Amino acid sequence: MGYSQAQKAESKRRVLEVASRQIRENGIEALGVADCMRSAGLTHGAFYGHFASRDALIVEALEHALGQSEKRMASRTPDEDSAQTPLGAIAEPFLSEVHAKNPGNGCALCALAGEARHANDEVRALLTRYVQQLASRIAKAVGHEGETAGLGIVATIVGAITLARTVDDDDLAKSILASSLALVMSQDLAVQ
Amino acid sequence: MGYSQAQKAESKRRVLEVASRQIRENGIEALGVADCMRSAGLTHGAFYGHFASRDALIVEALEHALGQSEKRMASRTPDEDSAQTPLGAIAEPFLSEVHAKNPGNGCALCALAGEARHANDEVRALLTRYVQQLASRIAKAVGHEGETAGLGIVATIVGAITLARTVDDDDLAKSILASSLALVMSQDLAVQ
DNA sequence: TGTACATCAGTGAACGCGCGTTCACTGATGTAC
DNA sequence: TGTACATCAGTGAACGCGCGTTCACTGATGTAC
Repeated sequence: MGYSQAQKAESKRRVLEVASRQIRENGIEALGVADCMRSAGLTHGAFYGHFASRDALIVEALEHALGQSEKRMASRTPDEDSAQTPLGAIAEPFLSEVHAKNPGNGCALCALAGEARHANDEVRALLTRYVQQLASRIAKAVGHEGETAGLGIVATIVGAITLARTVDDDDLAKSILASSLALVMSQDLAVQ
Repeated sequence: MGYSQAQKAESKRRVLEVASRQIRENGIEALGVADCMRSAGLTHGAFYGHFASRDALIVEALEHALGQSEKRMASRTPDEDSAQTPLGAIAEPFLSEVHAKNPGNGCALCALAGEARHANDEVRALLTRYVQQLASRIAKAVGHEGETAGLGIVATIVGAITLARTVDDDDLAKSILASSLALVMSQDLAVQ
C-alpha cells in the first residue's frame, strides 16, 4: 500500500484522536489496541510503529485530552450579555448537561478521576498537575490567592459530573448538576 | 475434604467479604474470580457452587458494601463533647484522611462512582438508590425537605474522596479534603 | 526523463498469557439400617 | 452402637476467548543513477 512520511504523522494523529476520545468515553482499561487502530482506519499490526506500548498510547492520549481542555478553558471569557461572573464562566460549562452527556469530548479529569487510582504513575502525575492548575484558576476567579480555595470547587465539579453520569435517572442527573452549580456559586465573592 | 452446610454458608460469607473489600480497593474490573476465591481460602472451581457468575458476585458484594455503609451511617450521631452539627457528623467521617486512605473499608459509592458508568445496569441502579438515600439524609441534616439540597454536598464528598485518592501528593490530598469539608460546612444552616 | 532499488508504513497471521467458566472427580458429613 | 451409603462442598485440570505484542512480508514512495 505504501505511505509517505506526512501520512504517517497523520495516521498517528488520528490514532491519538481516537484514543483520547475512547479513554474518556469508556475508560482507560477498556481501550483496546486493535479496536483503537480499527477506529483510526488501520490494522492492529501497525500500532507498534507509532507507540512503544499500550501504556505509552494512553499517556499520550491523556496529554492530548488535557491539553485540549486547557486550551478550551483559556479561551473562555464571561458572557458579556448575561451577568456571568468569572467563576460562572468556568463552572457553568463544566456542570452543563451537554458536558455530562458527552464524556468523549469533555474534561479528562472528570472522565478518569474515578479510575486514575488504578492507573500508572504517569497518568496520576498528569491528572495531579491538572487538578492544581484548575484549582488555582478557580481560586483566582473567586478572588483568592493560591489553589486551596479552589480545591473544594474542583471536587464538587468532578463529583457532580461523575455522579450525573453514574446515575440511571436523567432527572436525578439534572438535579445533581443544578444543586452542585448552586453550591459552587454560593462561594462566589463577586456575587455577594 | 468435605464440609457441612453451615460451613458452606460461612464460605460464601467469606467470599462476599473479600469481594466487597476488593471491588472498593481495586475496582470492579480488577476483581478476578480465582484471586478472590484464593483470598477466601478456596480454589476457583468452587466459585460456581456459590454464585451464578462473576457479575452476580459483584452485585451481591456491592449490596453487602452499601448495606454496611448504610448501617454504619445510621448508627452515627453528633459527638456530644464537641460542637458537632448533624451535617458535621455525616460529612466529617466521609471527608477524613482515614476514609481517603482506606477505600477497601469505606463508602462503596465513593470508591466506585468513577467506573460505575461502565458497569452493568444492576450496579448503577444500586448506586443510584444510594445517592438518593445519602442526599436526603444530608438534606435533612441541614434542615431541608427532599433530596435536592443534599445532592451538591454528596457530589462534593464523592469528588473530594475521588480526587484525594487520585492525586500523587499527600499534602495536596489533605488540602482537597480540608477545602471540601469547608465548602460543605458553609451550607450548614445550624451554624449560621 | 526514465529505470532500478532502498526505505519503511502498514498488513495479517501467530504467540503467549490471563481469565471466566465447565466438569469429572474426591472425600468428609450425616443419615439409614 | 456400629456399618454402608448417598450427598454435596470443594478440588484441580482443561476449555475457549480476548488481548497485547511480535514478526515476516508487501508494495507505494521517493531517491540515485
